[in-house]
Amino acid sequence: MAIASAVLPDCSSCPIRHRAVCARCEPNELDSLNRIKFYKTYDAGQTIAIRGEPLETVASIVAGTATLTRSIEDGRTQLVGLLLPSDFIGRPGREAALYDITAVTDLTLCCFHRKPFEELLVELPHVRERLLEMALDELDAARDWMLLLGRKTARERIASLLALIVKRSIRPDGGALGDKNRVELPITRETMANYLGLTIETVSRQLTKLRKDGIIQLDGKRTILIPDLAALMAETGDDEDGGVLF
Amino acid sequence: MAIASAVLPDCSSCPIRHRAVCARCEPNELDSLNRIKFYKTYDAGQTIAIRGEPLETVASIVAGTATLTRSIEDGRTQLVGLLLPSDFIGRPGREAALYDITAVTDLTLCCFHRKPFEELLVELPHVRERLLEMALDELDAARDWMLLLGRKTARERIASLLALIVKRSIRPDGGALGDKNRVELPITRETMANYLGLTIETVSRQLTKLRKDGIIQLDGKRTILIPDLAALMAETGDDEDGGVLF
DNA sequence: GCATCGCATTGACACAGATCAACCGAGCCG
DNA sequence: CGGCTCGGTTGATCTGTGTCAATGCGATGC
Repeated sequence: MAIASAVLPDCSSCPIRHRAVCARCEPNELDSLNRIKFYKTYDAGQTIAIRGEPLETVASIVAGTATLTRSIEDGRTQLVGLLLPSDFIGRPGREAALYDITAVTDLTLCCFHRKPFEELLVELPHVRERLLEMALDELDAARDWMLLLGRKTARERIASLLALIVKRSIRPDGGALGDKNRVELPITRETMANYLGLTIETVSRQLTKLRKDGIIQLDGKRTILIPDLAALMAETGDDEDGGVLF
Repeated sequence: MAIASAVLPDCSSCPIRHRAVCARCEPNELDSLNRIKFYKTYDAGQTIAIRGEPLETVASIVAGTATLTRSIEDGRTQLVGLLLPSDFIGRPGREAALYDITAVTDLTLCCFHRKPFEELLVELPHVRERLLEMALDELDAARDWMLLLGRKTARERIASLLALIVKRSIRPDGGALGDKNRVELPITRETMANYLGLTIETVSRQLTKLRKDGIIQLDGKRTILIPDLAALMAETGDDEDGGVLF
């Protein structure tokens, strides 16, 4: 989960070099960014931003996981984004955070002060291009999630989340991370519930039910074994093709 | 709902000139776009794109309303975006549509073939800039909607939708369109239900309940009067400040 | 060893919203 | 005019998920 050396002096050895906002940068563009960047780390559980308060930096996640949440006064909370390495935090042109941002694991960020970053953006077409691409990808993800929240049953939601986590842990360059059928949940039951628009009790019950139905096996509370990925996919409620991408 | 003359020869008199992708264009940039644009109209109910099928044009909505939907085979449908004048359809760099797009009223589009548009994009920084801005706005809207779908009650959902429509019909340059307290619903109960993640019966019942509680008045089936906007806002479940923007 | 704490599981029950079904009213057409 | 369709409303009933509460269980500290 955590990466060995937290502070990386040079972009060329950066683990997110090929996926973050700087993915398409030419060496000279990278230099410009390099000159104004700085690293920052957070402990698991720490708050990174609060809705409504000024956010003077933007950043890329280098290592760790963070969440974007929106909530109402009475305590109801909805997770609206899961931020993994290479994802971007903050929005050029916006002063205040619109969401609460929290580190769920120890976290390393590659930060820029917002103002200088915005000024630089004018000269760095590849950053803006990549930023657009990433925003559109997130928009697609958000819309898929809307289908889940608006129309799927509790069981389908759980299956969809597990399938998503499997997909994301396989992705980094085709090769699987460790055992393809073993999923380490990076989040607690409460975070899962807030992601899925359910309560922790329902999450727990549906996990047990999926276990009793033989779709998954639980090894401890945070590790899940998936004997038959196709069987899990069949429980998500999605059409199989899933639209080429991802 | 429909605009008098469908085909507008010149961008300078275009009703969405100051809000669409071309909002920030210099005259010369506008010329480039003007040279490759063409208009297209659809009747209410017509399909504009189908998920998975190639989409060879991108477009701005000039007049009318369209919806973006995602659905599962068994018929469950979720509306994931409501497209109003100035909103953009299609994604540079993506061949196939990811969502079903349908005209809900008569519709006029200002279209570009995707390939030439993408090529032009390189030379038109202001279009790309605006596109990013619009994508980020839509992302924020989608995330607000996730909170609604995941955590709000039926009554709060209805109130939120009405509030949203009021806000959007007031916005065009500060001045209200007609009576501030009169809302013409551009959509049927079924579309509302698909937007809100509810059934039409629940939508209908909650509207009646809001009427009986004096929050709204119904004038026919498609027109809603809001005697006290603050009272409606109080029913949305949102915190009052609502984050400056919009 | 035992107490404590945080997270997770399980059970009993309540309720919001879905489902199934009847009915209404406006527009349309033969 | 009568019959039909379509969108909407209303009622009766069912059910999936929330709520409230008790219990389990591993980790941590004394």
